[in-house]
Amino acid sequence: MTQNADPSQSTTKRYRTPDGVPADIVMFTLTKRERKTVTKTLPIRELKVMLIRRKSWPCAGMWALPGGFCRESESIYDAATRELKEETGVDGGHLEYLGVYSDPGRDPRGWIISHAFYALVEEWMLEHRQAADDAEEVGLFTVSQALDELELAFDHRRIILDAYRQIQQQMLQTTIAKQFLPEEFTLSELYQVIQTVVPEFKEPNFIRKITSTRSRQGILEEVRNEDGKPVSSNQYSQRPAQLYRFTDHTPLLSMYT
Amino acid sequence: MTQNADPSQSTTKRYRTPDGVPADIVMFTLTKRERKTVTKTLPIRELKVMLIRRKSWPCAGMWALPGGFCRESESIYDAATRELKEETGVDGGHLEYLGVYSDPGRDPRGWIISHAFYALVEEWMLEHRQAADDAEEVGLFTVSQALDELELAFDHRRIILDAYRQIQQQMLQTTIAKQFLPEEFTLSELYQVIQTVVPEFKEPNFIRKITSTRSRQGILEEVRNEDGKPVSSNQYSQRPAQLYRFTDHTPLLSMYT
DNA sequence: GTAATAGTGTCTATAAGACATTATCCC
DNA sequence: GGGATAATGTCTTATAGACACTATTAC
Repeated sequence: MTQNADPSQSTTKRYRTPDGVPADIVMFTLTKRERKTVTKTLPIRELKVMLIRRKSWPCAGMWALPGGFCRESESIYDAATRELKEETGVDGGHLEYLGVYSDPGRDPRGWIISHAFYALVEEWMLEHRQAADDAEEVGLFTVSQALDELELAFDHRRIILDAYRQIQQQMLQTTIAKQFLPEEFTLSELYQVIQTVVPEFKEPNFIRKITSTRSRQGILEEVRNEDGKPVSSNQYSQRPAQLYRFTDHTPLLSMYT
Repeated sequence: MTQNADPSQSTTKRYRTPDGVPADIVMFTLTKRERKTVTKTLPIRELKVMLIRRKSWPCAGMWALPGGFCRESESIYDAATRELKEETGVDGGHLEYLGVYSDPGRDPRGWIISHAFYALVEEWMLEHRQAADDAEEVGLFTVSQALDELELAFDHRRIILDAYRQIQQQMLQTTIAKQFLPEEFTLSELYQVIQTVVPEFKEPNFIRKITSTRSRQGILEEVRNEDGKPVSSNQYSQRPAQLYRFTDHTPLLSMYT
């Protein structure tokens, strides 16, 4: 079949058309819990995903990704943006397309083709949800909890798994780490964020590599005040640490060079 | 709106549903043209994309990506696989998902949400198309021709541009180069293929880097015969060159290490 | 002072980058 | 032998990787 086929004839039931095209969002957040130690230290961070317990058929009682159906007047991305806004009550948060989930029978309601997104939001943005719609149960789970311990609706386990892999890859190959950090941060914080999302990541000489290898120079820049003096912070350590921020530059990686 | 909304009620016209969900394929091929020189040399390679000239409304006369509508009994990926098979007459060819294109009004026929794929096929696979359906005009264009010189249907220019960027990135970060090469190949061939797809790629010491840096050791392996002797080929050069093949290993790249 | 984390010194092995040189074939 | 491409030698500089060491703060 080629695209010359005319689906406007679907009104005459010549073709079956989908029953709905939702956008589902894997909402990640990096929780930050202060440690109650005698001395200054980095908080404990954990990667979590927000899920909603379904109340009605289908998959009643199971945990599912927040989502909503796309309207004719908007693109799928618009729908996801709108949904994210409705869930968090604020604009903002990093939203990215993940993929399409269209296996026949994936949704007992009919021919439902779902578009998955993942969002990186701040923890406080999720509190709105709990207040706004207290009729629905909302949960924040670690990724391994979600994947291994919960009963998930539809093919949402697969989606969460795909999103997790995607975010891990992006954490290493792009600068999305900035979504989980304040504008200015220390290198220990950055390292901790990377390790929280990608536990396998180990780099003993992290500070030195970032600061003194030319090929990585462009990624970060030192924060300086008006006088050009380096700015540091002792929020998380006894000895103050230099603050950095991301530049706009993302290097193009290659396995051949 | 949350996913509790029930789209099965769309039969009662409570919700508008899409009029069709096609899969469109950006079919890339790397053409290979022998040079008529006195001495052995690499062929001229060019990255091309296959397009079809539309005969009927909408966008009649314009060039468009091959594609077809998805059926209820198959996933989008299935539909693309089927379409690729119909276009080329053979199974095979690398097929990968690119993204969803859903801007309102992108297709005058109605609410049509298109899913773009890109395929890497061999040149001979495209000849079938010309023979099979000679009623439709088929064209092979370089990417810059397609982007700059042709009048393209729908949002297909955007799709081709996205696919081009994607394939360039993948050429450097994955081993898709193998899709454009025979099982066994020389390093000059590999280098040429990379450069054809990513003209900016320059690496004077390419051979040495591949063969003598530990971090890249895993990507390729030397071809050896039964006796363990290295196998070389003089197909494209006077002095025979060592043959290589890709291993299953694709390194995980990181901008921080 | 001590504890704690930030950051540097130092040394070795490996890799990058730029050329020059040699090797192996075709003609 | 001459021409062409493959592959290695060589030299300089940069980076990786491992640890020991110094620096700056809190308490």
